[in-house]
Amino acid sequence: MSSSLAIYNSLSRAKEPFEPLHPGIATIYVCGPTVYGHAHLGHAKSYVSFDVVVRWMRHLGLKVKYVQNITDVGHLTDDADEGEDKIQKQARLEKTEPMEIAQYYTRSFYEDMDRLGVERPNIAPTATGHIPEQIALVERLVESGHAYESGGNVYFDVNSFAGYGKLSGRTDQAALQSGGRVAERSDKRNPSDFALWKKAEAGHIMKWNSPWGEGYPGWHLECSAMSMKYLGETIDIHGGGMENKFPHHDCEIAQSEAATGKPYVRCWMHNNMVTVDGVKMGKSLKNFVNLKELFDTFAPLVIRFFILQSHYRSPLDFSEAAIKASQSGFEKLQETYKRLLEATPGEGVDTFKMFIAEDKIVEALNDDFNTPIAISKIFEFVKVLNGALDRPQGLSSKSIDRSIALLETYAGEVLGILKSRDELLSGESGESARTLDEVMEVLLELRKEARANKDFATSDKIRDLLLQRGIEVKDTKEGATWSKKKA
RNA sequence: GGUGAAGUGGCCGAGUGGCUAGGCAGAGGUCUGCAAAACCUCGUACAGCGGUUCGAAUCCGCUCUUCACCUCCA
Repeated sequence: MSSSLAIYNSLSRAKEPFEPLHPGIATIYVCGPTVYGHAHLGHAKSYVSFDVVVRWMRHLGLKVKYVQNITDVGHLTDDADEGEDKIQKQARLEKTEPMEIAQYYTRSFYEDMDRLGVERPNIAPTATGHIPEQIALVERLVESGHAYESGGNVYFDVNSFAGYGKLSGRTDQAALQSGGRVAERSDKRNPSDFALWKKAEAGHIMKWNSPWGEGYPGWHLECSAMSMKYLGETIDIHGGGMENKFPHHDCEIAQSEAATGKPYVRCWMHNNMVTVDGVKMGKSLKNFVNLKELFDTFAPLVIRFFILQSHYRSPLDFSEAAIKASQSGFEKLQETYKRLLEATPGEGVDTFKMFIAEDKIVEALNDDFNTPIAISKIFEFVKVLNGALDRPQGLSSKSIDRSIALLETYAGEVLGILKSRDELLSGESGESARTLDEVMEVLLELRKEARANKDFATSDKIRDLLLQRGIEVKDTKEGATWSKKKA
């Protein structure tokens, strides 16, 4: 039968069979957003990718515990130790409180993710809600000699942890300093040491009491503390963007493993970037595509489909032309699904290769979540289905059912790129939709009569006028159908 | 300077020793009053130069180019 799930582990730089630490249960932590602005396409790529990871594992029968944090402590805008708290800065710009900024953009984030069909994590902890846990972790590191206080700041002593930099390959600290842009700090023992706790400067709003005075946690700390709290000291998978390998994830490893003496993460997964004209899309570069704006032009599911047509470890280049191409493909898939749902069972024997299609999809997803291959196999299947549906003998009722089930399982439940039956069949619900249905019925009846009388001028006029209003009429063997076209 | 990743047909985007990726766009055809959709057919693709091999887009070496990270970032 099909091979089992293998995942590319960034730490070992190889694909490895996935075996959860506790049989049947997978623990996953994914770095969440810092909530000081609306989500952009880059966030979408990351969370859609991990959504498929979670959905696939659940499909395989694993119980998945999925934690994704919300970073609502503003870390700094600038150098490692300079600059302003990002959330505080945004609050100043919007003339409000940091808390309001964090909550406003948290809601905005989930709104966008919901529209993309991204399932909510089981636990979505906030950094500000876990200050005691973070302080406790710092204390543990100070007690064990891996961290030291210096003027109200607490730093992790990089020299006390042998494997520092093993994830990113940046193990030579001397080399790192020579060409790096990290400014030297006088109160650090080593330039590579990173802050676990930072003293609050005057005017800093988000701050808490700690054994080292008023301050706030370092930006690598929350993930370690919350991951350990909810998933245990060793977790199966930690995911995030590639740009976070260093320093963020390397620091997480160092502070976690130094504290517990256990492996922190068994498999690291890193998704690649969205680029615009070949350059990374990022908040700081100001070239990002806001999801809410993008949704005005393209349906969220089209964006999801566009994202999943490339592999999570490959960069994805954004362009309107590319998304439009995806949109056409996406609509084709929905059309075939709709045809199946509306098909009248025929005599056609189900000779088409459904099981082969299924095996290949399973194989692709088991191979490090290869969604583009899975989608390509779905399209091969779509072609077979359309061909069969075109033939007079059609498909047997058993074939129709099995085909629908296959699409709903893989395109729907796992990849999340299938419109719902309701949306597809009725377009919209409610009274106005019913009225529209009735009006359309009348129009199509009139047009049918005109065509029967060979009055093509009238029939074409009806079709053209409807098309101008975004309603497309198609003549099929079974009669005319209509559908609303997206912009 | 250091650490990684990558260069595939008009565009997007998989693959990674021999066997069709797929989508979009384009050409021709079938069907249709015409459209649309669908289906069929059509592409001298793998940055360049060497090497290994019976055989390389796929492995090795060199060259060129691009990107990411080394500062917050999904």
